[in-house]
Amino acid sequence: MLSLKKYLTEGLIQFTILLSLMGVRVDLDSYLPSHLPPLHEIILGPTSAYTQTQFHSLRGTSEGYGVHPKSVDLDQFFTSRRLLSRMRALDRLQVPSTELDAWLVHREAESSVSSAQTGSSRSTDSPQNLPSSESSIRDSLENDQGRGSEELGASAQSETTDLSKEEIDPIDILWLQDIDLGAGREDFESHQHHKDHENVWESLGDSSGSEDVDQRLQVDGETGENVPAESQTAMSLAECLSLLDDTFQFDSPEFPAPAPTNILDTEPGQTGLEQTNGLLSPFLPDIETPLDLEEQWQDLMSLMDMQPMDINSSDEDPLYLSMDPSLQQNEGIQQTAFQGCSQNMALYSPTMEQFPIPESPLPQLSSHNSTELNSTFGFTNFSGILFPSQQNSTANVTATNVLQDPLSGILDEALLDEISLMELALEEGFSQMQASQLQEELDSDSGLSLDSHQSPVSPSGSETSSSSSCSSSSSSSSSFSEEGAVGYSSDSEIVEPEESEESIGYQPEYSKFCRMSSEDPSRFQRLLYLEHVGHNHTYNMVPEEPEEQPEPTLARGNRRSSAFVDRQAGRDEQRARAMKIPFSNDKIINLPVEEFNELLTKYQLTEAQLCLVRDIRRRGKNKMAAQNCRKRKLDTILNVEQEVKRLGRERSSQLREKGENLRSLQRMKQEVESLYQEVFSQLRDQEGRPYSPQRYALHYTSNGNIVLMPRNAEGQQSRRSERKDRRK
DNA sequence: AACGAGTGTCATGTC
DNA sequence: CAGACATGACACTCG
Repeated sequence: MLSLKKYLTEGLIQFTILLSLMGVRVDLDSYLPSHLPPLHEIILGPTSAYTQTQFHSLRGTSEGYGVHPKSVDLDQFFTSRRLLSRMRALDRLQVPSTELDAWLVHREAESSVSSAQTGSSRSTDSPQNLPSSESSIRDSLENDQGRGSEELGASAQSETTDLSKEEIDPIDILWLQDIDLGAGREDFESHQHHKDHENVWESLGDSSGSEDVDQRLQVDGETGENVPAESQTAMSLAECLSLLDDTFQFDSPEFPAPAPTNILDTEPGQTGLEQTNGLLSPFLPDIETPLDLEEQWQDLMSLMDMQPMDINSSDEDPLYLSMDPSLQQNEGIQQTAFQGCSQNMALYSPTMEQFPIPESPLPQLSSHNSTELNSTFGFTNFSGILFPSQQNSTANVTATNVLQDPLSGILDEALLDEISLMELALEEGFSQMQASQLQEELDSDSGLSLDSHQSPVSPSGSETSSSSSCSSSSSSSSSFSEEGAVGYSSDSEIVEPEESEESIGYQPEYSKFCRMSSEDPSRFQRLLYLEHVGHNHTYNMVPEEPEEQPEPTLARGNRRSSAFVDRQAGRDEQRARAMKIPFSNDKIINLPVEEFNELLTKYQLTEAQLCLVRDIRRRGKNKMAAQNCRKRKLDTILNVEQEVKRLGRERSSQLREKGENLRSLQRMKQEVESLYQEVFSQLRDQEGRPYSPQRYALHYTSNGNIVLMPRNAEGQQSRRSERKDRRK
C-alpha cells in the first residue's frame, strides 16, 4: 500500500510539475489519453525512478535488468541505463529539430484541402479512441495514397495533393510512431465503409427524377448524418411543416429535401444565379467568437457522421465554377469543400441540366468522377449550424447587397488571423520553451547522463575493467584496493569463483568503483586529516590513528574528485585495516545478513571491531542506497522532462488541429450559405415571382424536408401564418 | 571567495 | 524487532 501511495504521490507531484512547467492552462483532460504512449517506455525503458520496488523487482522480468534484491547487481542495470540514456540523448537531439521542421512546413498549409478533409474525417473516427493527429494524418495518408493515380491528370489537383502532403508533417509522423497503431485499421475500414456508401450515392446520383432524389435523400436521412443538426432548429419547425402540408406542393409527402430539386425541375428558365447574390440569407453574418465556432464545430462533429472527404472530389468541377464565381477565388481546400457542396447540389437536382448556368457542363453533374464525395456537405449537415443563426439575422438587410458573403462575419480574416496568431503564439511559445529545454538538455546532458560519463564512479565496463586499480572481491580480500562500499556491479564481468576464506558459499556479483582503491599510503594521511577536520557522523567511531597534517605542498589542482571519492571510500578501509578486520569491506557490506553474522562468528572480534564492521556495513549500504536514490532522482527528472516535451508536442498538435477544424467549419458554413442563396433564388411563388428573402427563409425540418417559411412566422412558430411553397 | 556538482554520511521513516 | 532500504539534510571536496 505504501508503494502504491508513494507511486500516486509521485505521479501527482510530477503532474503538478508538468502543469506548472507548461505555464499555460491546457485542457489536457479532454485530450490526453489515460495512458502514455508506449514509445515513451519503449525508449526510456522501465525506470526505477518512479517506484522504489520496481527497481529491485526487475530480476526475472521481461525487461530484465536483473537486480538482485539482496546483492544489488547494478552494473548491468546501469549499463543498460547508460545505453538508454544515449538513446535518449539521440532522441533529444532529433526531436526538437524535427519539430522545427514541422513548424516551418506546416504553417503554410492554411488553405489545405485536407484540412477540411481532416475535419470531416475526424468525425468518422471515435475521437476518444484515436488521437486526433493520428487519425487526421492517417486519413491524409490514405487519401493521398488512394488518389495518387487519379490526380496525375489534373494539374489543379497537385496543389491539393501537395497541401495534403504538407499536413503529414514530421511531428505527426512522430506521433504516428509514438502512438499505438492499433486504431488505424478501424479508421481505414471506416473510411472504406464511407467510400462504399458514397458509391451508393453516386450510383443514385446517376439517375434522374424526383423519386431518385427522394431515394437519395432518404438514404441521407437514414445515415443519420443530419439528425442532430435538425434537432436544434428544425424541431421547432416541425409544427410549421405540418401546417405547410396542405400548401406545399411537393410531389411526395416523404420527400425529404425537395426544395432545391423542385426548384430546378419546375422553372429552370426563370432562375439565374444573378439572383444569388441578392438573396437575403436567413443565416446572415452572425458575429461569432472563436469559442462559438469551436462549439459549433464540436457540435457539428458530434452530430454528423461525416466521412473523410476525398480530395478526388476536388477536380475542377464545372458546377462549382458556375455556382458562384466569387468563390472561385478560394483556393485549395475551399475549392474542394465547396465542390462537396456542389456535389450535393447535383444530388439534389439531377435535372439541373435545365438550370441555365452557362458555365455548367451538365453531364458532369451526374457523371462526375468524384466518387469519393460524400454527403458531408449535405444540407442536413449544416442546417444545425447555419439555420439557427438565420432566425435573427436578416431583419434589415437588403436583397442586393451584403449577401455576397453572408458568413463574412465568421469568416472574417481578422478572426482567422486571430485564431492563427493565437495558435502560433502558443506554438511559438512552446517552441521557445522547447528550445530552452533543448539548450538545457544539451548543457546538462553531461550531468544527467552520468551513466555515459566516464566519471570516477562510473560503473561502466571500461572503468570496472581497469582491474589494475580495483580488484575483485575474491582476488584480494586483503587488499585495500578492494572497496565494496559501492553497489554498482556488472554482470558482464565474469563472476569469479569465490575462494576467499571468508566466503561461505556466497558469490556476490558485486564489484566496486575502481577508483575507490586507495593503495597510495600517502592518502591515508589525508584521509585521517579529512576525517579529523570533517564533521564526524559516524557511530562509535574507532579512535583514529594519530593525525598528521596533510602535505601542504600537494597541488590542489592535481586533486580530483575521484581522489575524494577514493578517500571517502577508503576511510572505512583504513579503519578496517587499523582495526585488523580479517575480511574485506566488500564482504562486510554485501554479504547477506545471515552470512554476515556467520562471518562474524567465525572470527573472534573485539567489541570495537564488531562495531567498526557494523558501521562499515551500515555506511556501505547507505552509500549504495544514496547512490541509487540519486539515480532515481535523475531518472525522474529526465522522465518528467520527456513527458513535458511530449505533452508540449501533443498540445501543439491539437492546437494546430483545432485551428484547422475551425477554418474548415468556416469554409463549410460559407459554402452552405452559398448553396442556400442559390436554392432560395430558384424559388418562385405561384405567380412565378421570386420570394423575398426578407420575408421568407428556408428551414430544415426534423424529417429532412426543407420548407419555406415566412420570417415573421419563424419566431412565433405560428400555425396560422400562410405559406407558399413551390417545388422547383 | 562563492557556487554548483558530486559524493559520503547520518537521521529518520517505512517495509 | 532487526535488517534493508529510501530519502532528506548536511558536510565535504573539487572545479
